[in-house]
Amino acid sequence: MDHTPLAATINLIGGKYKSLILWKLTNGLLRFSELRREIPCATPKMLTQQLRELETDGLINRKVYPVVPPKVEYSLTTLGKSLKPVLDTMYIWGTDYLSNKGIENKNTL
Amino acid sequence: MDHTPLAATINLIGGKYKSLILWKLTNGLLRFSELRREIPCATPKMLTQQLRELETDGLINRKVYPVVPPKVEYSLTTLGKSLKPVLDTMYIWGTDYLSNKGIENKNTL
DNA sequence: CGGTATCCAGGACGATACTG
DNA sequence: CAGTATCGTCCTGGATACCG
Repeated sequence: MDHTPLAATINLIGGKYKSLILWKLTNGLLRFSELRREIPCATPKMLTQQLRELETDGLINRKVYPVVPPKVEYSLTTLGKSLKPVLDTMYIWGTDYLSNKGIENKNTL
Repeated sequence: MDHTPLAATINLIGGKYKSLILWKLTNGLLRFSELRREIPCATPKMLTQQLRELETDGLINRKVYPVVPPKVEYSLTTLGKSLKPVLDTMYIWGTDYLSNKGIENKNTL
């Protein structure tokens, strides 16, 4: 079984904050400052970098409003939206994983 | 929507070769040299490192046979097997993504 | 066969300061 | 507000050689 498709997917969403950004944007568009608040652990530099890569890969749109103060909105492209099943599956697995870890801890008490 | 479960999943399978290793092991156990052949771009060092991390995280088993020449078999744990839906979804999305990229290229000809 | 040990280059990443 | 610029550090990861 060729693993190229798997590698391709990981290359697109495997970045440090990429899946988180995509996840936040599934609820609709967000401004830069809103993303910062949603993902506080990412510095502005990192956030910008990851956003640019997602944009280059065609997963998100970046819309700049030429106003003062500046306003930039990020949203999912059609391709980005198509990732929802992937993110959902990961989210569900992660939820199960974390809750089972909790049970294990309980058993050791 | 809290993104912790998503981050947890990415932390476990987001490593450079981790999803590929897990994917290869879904078909059954493999020896170290077989994994090397399946994933040639990974150096022995990297492969060892990723395998160790997967083992530490409880996703794979490492069974050592005390024979000469040495023999080590890697296989999925129950937890590792439970990742199959995640890997499958990523694989399917990656397949679609790559085939659509091909169509785009055709349109530009 | 299944790794380790060592070295090293380059990139990831954070902290801080600054700007249109 | 939405970044960019600069600096410096840590870590990733490749190359190579070696080992039980």
